[in-house]
Amino acid sequence: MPRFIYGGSFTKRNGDKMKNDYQLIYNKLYKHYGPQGWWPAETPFEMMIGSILVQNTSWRNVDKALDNLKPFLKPEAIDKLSIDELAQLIRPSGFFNIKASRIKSYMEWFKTYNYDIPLIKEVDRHKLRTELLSIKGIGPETADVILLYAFDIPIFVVDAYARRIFYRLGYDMPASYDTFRKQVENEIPRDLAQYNEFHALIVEHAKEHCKATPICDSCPLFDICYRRLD
DNA sequence: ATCCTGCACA
DNA sequence: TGTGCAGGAT
Repeated sequence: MPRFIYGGSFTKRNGDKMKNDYQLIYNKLYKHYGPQGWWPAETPFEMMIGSILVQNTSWRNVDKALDNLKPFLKPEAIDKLSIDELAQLIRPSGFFNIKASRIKSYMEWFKTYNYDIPLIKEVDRHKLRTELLSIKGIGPETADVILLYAFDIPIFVVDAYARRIFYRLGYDMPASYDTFRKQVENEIPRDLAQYNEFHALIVEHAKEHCKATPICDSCPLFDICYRRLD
């Protein structure tokens, strides 16, 4: 009988209690999809703006918004825009009024560091996360994605895809965002490159195979998946 | 409960 | 041309 050690676990069909194995999933995804080299943005600044635009939105729509924003993709230019002007530019991303003000509140915070990313990287990561979360419009997922892809902090991003994939694999999904995040971080060594890849691989896998209606044919995780129904 | 677009599919 | 779906934060 396998031993249940700590952190997340799940029960197999035969009743055996198994420990979650996030490292195993990572290895399999990496082997199948290869290195992803995220985040898909030209600059860290574009990445930060993109992380707000992509809230509740598919990348398709975000790309159009980002195209419109191209001439304004530096802090000073964004600051000069009124909320309404900004809203019109990012219209294709949806929720444009809300997102325009979210970008503005983010810029206010960013300005307290003089838009200086290396300076921000000096800040203790817990303090930094708390600061990001205190910005109106920045929730846990957006905060973590910024920490990871703009500030190089190894952190696990909990998104709808991660929940869906691990749920289907058969894992017990913690209700809270942070519990899930810490569970993964307890098991995967704090290596920036790996966390960077892990999130990207999860997104890729969710788009290629583990979609809303899954395509289990040739899925790289097929042999270890419960294919638990929603 | 609310905020909103673009695309897939019929 | 329409319906329906995907997608976080407050």
